[in-house]
Amino acid sequence: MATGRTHRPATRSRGIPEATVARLPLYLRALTALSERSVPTVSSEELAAAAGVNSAKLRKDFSYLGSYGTRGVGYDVEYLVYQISRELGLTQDWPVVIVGIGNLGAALANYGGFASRGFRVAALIDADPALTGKAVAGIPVQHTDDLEKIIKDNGVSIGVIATPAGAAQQVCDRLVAAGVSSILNFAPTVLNVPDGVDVRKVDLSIELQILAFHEQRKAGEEAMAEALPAVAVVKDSSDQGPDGDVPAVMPA
Amino acid sequence: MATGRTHRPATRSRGIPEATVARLPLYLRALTALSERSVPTVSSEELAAAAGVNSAKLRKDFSYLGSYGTRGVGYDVEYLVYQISRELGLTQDWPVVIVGIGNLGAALANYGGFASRGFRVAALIDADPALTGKAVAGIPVQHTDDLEKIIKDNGVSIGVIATPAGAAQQVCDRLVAAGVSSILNFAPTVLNVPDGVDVRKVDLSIELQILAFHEQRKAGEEAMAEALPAVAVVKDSSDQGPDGDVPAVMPA
DNA sequence: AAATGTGAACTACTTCACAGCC
DNA sequence: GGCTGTGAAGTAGTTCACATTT
Repeated sequence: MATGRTHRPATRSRGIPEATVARLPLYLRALTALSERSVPTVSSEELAAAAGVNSAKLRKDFSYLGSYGTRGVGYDVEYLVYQISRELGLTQDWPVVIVGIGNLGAALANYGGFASRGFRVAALIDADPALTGKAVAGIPVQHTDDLEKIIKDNGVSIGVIATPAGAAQQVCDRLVAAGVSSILNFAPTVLNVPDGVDVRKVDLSIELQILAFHEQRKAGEEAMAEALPAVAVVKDSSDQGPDGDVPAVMPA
Repeated sequence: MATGRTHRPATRSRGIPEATVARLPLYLRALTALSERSVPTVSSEELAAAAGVNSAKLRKDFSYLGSYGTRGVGYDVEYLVYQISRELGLTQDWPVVIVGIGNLGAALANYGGFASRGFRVAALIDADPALTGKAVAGIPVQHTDDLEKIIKDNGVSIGVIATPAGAAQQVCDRLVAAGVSSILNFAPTVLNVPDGVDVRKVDLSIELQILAFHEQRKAGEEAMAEALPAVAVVKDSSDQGPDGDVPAVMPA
């Protein structure tokens, strides 16, 4: 049920901000949960809390999609689920291949959130002949030799790379040559791709390093707080740097 | 939630922008590769190319750390590796626990980039008694019952959650209560944590959805280009496309 | 009365372009 | 001449605050 007009074209046209796009899946997840509990409507305040963002941001985000709410009431959950799904392109099914079926590849193949949301694991590919033919998550692993054929036969445009770093660029090149134009890269390496190909990367060790940075900072502040009263903490052996406040203290 | 106000801005420590912090691991990786090839110095241009960023950005990033380069020459690789490592807090060793030893948890436990860079998997924890005692990546899996003791005995401040979504918040609460203040969350759910605790999330399905959005946009543009005439081939309702004709309709 | 949608103000990040040093 | 380091300009993203609508 969706007919009628209401709002003028609103020449917003050119592009939803990238930051907004990155949050839409978050909203969608929260909305799906509400939908499962048969909640009919939700306010920006409530939904924002569920998604872990601030409500002004959420309203602004939605405003890029259109005017889908009702003042004084809120948003219709089902309707919004549909609109966001459509915006994200999840009303169609995306066949995906996973290349590199080690622990990580297997984890991805088994990942349920996959199939549930517009994605279908069309094939698993690995370079190890010993794996060829074996089933992972009920899907037979195929050999890298057949990569191009697999991509083409299945009309795959999204590829997931879960190979070791050393193989990633080569796999990437082959995927792109075969027609893949979006890549999710789990290998800890920078991928070079031609224009028109999107790459997103997920790197565990980078995430941990960012956490370590903040963790270190916290440890430093604690130490500062304790030692603040009289003397400033000496700067250890650190050298230049604009006015360092480097914590020269070990956690104990 | 949101109790003890007045913590630190959390976004700036020594005035290093969060976006810069997020790139430091990238630079570090590129520098490490250069170091292994015994390259003594590198220019901002070269290093930027290796890290996949633009060189002005890289120089600006480094300027937040201090003046570590030499005009007319470039940066000393070893020195920069050390400075960035120190800045990120990687000159110390961070014990990490992984909770939830399914496919993903196992993949993380086996992930080499871990140990190599300042992190040590101190323990693996899972709620399944059948797993208890079994070794994964050479590390025995321990039972969730002992979570608090494990955290405390090992002085763990960084935790990785790789459980199903349903268990994540509970695990998170216990980790935090036991003293963990940085969490890397792989479960597809929003975690609520008190002030002072950092959470970073990695969500496969969100990444895929973002890719799908761009993929759809690409497909739309292609279609527009080849079939400009009136009839569109898209699914039922007309949608996207630059210069929208957004079919705004009201909820039932 | 309640809650959206949005200009305007603000903040964060990026890129330019060039002075300054080697 | 080459390359860094950085103010200044430009761009993207966030938050405020309130007019508007139901």
